[in-house]
Amino acid sequence: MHYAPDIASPPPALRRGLACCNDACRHAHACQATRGGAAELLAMREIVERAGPFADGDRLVQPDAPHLAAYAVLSGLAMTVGGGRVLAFHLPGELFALDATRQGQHTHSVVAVGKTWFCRFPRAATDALCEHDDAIASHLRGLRREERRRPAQGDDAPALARVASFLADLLTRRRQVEPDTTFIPLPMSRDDIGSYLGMSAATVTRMLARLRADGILTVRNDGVCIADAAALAGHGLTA
Amino acid sequence: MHYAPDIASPPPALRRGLACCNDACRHAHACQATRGGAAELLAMREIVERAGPFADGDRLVQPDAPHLAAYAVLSGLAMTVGGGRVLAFHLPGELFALDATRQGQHTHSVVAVGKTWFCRFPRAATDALCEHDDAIASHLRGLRREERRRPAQGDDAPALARVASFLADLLTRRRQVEPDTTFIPLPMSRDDIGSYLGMSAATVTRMLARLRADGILTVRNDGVCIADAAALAGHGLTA
DNA sequence: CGACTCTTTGATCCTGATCAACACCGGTGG
DNA sequence: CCACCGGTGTTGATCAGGATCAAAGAGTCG
Repeated sequence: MHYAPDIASPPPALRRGLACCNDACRHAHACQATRGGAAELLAMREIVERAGPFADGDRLVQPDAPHLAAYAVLSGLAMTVGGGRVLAFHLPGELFALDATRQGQHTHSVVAVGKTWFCRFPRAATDALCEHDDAIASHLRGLRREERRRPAQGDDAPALARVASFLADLLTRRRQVEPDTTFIPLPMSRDDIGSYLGMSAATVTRMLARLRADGILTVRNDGVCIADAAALAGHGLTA
Repeated sequence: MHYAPDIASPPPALRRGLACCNDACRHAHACQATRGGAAELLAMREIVERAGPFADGDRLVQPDAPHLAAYAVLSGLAMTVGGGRVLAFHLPGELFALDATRQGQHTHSVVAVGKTWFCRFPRAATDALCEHDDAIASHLRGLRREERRRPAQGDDAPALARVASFLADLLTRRRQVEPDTTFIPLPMSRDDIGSYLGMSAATVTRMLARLRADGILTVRNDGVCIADAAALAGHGLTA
């Protein structure tokens, strides 16, 4: 729980545009910025700036600061923090910080978890693209709606179900990028997971232990290996 | 928890329009249909039909049925039920069933609690009024927004706070009609209150007992008398 | 008056929070 | 290379809030 101790010295953008955002990128096929296959979206590649590396706890954006860009995770992990709670985790290939207040300010903090690189989409360039191209505009509108809707989480479900469906969600999202993976990296602390799920860190550990005892996963010190994804989904049922 | 056993034989509208909806009505000054003092709203009075009496458990509207009217409580109490939960209580003077699906169907059930009379605002007449008069249209739009927003309740607050703020809410709403009252009728069962607040009936009783022990209210078999409204509000704080 | 339902109250159980002890790691400095 | 250290993860013990079950009052309606 030591996030955002100070604003990190903002690392410079090292490379820009097609020089860094092209089919050679690990997530090119699945990146939320260009996903969907529509050729029009490829224009997004030309406005990208690569930003990083950020170290653990560095704050990428802070609330009330002017909204100058949206971001995608290139590698590592980021989380959105607000009101003393973790509101979302962002995996490689996922866009975030799309939303802004009516006054054009960020609504939450976003902090890096471990060493992390980002792809930066400057606001001005993005807006220009949206005016030119309806496909891009509606694509981003959809993602923004999705981001805003997230916080609606299962609230009074038992702890085991919340952890299970959290992992199932992470697995699904990771498989957008790496289809057959069974490993879910968890570089964030148990406290952060607990904050996100509304339970104590000790309970997170206990629920993982229970899933392990049920043969559903194995716990490593950098994440979990899902042995039985179907059973995992089964535990997440609210029934 | 015996609501909606069967569809009640729909009681006929006994009187219509100004013959039943005028300044002689107990809630005329506070009825949500005409509240705000704007003279334009008084046109609502001419389209009213009085409906009742309904008996305990009678279903006034049911989900997926065509949305033919909105209602206000004239006397008694109504509750909106959906998904096996009580979603809202409706006090005398309050409008409900304003919302409909895109296909023009009701979204939830509404059942009477005890002997209850309603004021019925037929959909066709209401729509006609709205086209004629922007004041009425925006007034109803506002109420509809309010109705839709309701379900956002304190969810993980302790039981005592939930009961306290529930009573504080009821008191505030009752005072719209009867400004200095300290009595809150509770004709619904403890089960229904518990369902609404997300706790067991036994816990509702226990929390009422605790508030009584603290001298905040006295419990009667038909409701509670608030002795210290300020302290009641204090218990509702999420702090 | 009697059957029934609802409320109240007590006893027990279960879930998850909290606290504390301990193991495990990744460093740092000798 | 090894001892030391602080942070994190795990695990056990205890605790509190509320659910559940059961039994005993209190109305209510026939």
